[in-house]
Amino acid sequence: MTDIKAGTHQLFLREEELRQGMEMLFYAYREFTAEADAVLTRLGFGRAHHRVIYFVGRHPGISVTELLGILRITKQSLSRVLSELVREGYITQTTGISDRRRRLLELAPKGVELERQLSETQRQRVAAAYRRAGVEAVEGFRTVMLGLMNDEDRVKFFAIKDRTGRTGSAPERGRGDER
Amino acid sequence: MTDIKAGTHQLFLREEELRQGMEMLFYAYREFTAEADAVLTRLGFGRAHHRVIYFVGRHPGISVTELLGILRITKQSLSRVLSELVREGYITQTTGISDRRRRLLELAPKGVELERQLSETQRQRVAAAYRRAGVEAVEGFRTVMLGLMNDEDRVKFFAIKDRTGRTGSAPERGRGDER
DNA sequence: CTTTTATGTCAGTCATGTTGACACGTTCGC
DNA sequence: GCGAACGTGTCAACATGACTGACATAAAAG
Repeated sequence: MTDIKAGTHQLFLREEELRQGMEMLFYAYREFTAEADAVLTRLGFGRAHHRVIYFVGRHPGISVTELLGILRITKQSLSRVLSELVREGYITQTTGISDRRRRLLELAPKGVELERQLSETQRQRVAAAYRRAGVEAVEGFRTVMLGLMNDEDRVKFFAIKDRTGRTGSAPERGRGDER
Repeated sequence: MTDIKAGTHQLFLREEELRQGMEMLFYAYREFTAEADAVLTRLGFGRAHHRVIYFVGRHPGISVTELLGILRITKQSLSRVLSELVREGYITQTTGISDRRRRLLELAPKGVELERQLSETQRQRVAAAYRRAGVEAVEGFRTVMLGLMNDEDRVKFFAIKDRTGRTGSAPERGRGDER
C-alpha cells in the first residue's frame, strides 16, 4: 500500500486514469439506481422515497433530524416524501419517550416489503459484481470508495452498526453518538 | 472468481457487506458531485451542463445523437442545456462534412477552461483516494466498478479510446482526438 | 421520389431540490 | 418558572432537470 514506486506513481495517476475513474462512478451509479427507479415509478414514487425507505429501514427508530443529517436535504424536501410515505402506510411515526418532540420512524410491514423489493435488485447487482471481482478486489473497492467519501460521511458510515432505536423501553438513547 | 471457498463465500456476500457497498456508492457519488455543483451554481448552470461539457471535452467532435447515447436522456432535455452552452460560447457546433445533418460539438476555449475548472477538484479527489489506496486497491476498485456497470456502458467505456468523431465511413476531418 | 435520419423546438408535466417564514409543543438552562 | 432553544410540520414560491408528445426541416439513403 505504501510501496508505490515513484515512476509508477506518475503514470498511475495520469489524467486518463483519473478520468476513467470519474466516468466509472457516473456509469455505475446510474446503472445502480436505474432498476429501483423503474419499480418506484410504477408506484408513483421517486428516488427520494427510496432513500427515505432505505435509511429508515437501515436505522429503525431514527428521528427526522437524524435522517436529515444522513440525506443532507432540507426538512421541507424530506417532509414532502416522508409524509407521503407515512400517509400511505409505508412508514410509522411514534413519539419519542424520553423526548416527546421527536418522531421516531420505522418501516411498517408494507414498507419492509417495499424496501426489500427495491433493494433486492441492487443487492444482487452488487453481489454479482463482488462475486465476479473476488474478495481482494472488493477490499480495494471499499478502500477507494471510503477515500472518495468525505470525513463526516465516513464517520457516519461506521456508526451505522447497531441501532435499534427502540421506541419503547430502551432509553431512547441519549441521542448521543450511537456509538 | 471461482476460487472463493464456500464458507467464505457466504460471509463475504452477506447482507451487511452488500448494504455497505450500496451506501458507499451513495455517499461517494454525492461527495463527488458536490464540489463541481458549487462552481456550477455560481455560473447559473446545473449538473446537466457539467455532464455535457465533460463528455464533449472527452469526445471532441461528438454528434448530438452520440452524446444522447452516452447521457441517456431525451433530446429535449439535452437541447436546453446544450443550446445554452452554445449560446454562451462554451461549445461550438460545426456542420459535419460527410454528413451535413450532423452538428459536431467541441469545446470553445471558454468551455475548455470551464471543464478544467470543474473537473479539477473531482480529479484531485479521485487522485487523492487512489494515492491513499494504492495501486492494487485501485485495480480492485476498477474491477468492481466495471462489474456494476451495464454491458452497453462497459463497451462504450472501452470505446472511449480512439475516437475522431467519425460517422462511420469517412474520416470526417482530421480533428485528431486529443489523445 | 419516398423514407429515414439527425436535429431542433414548442408546450405541458413531474419529481426533487431550494429559501424564507411561521407555528406549535417540548425541553432545558438559569 | 420562564424564556430560549430545539424538533417538527407546513405554506408559498421558485429552479432544475428529467419526461412525453407533436411537429418541422434539412440531408441522406434506398
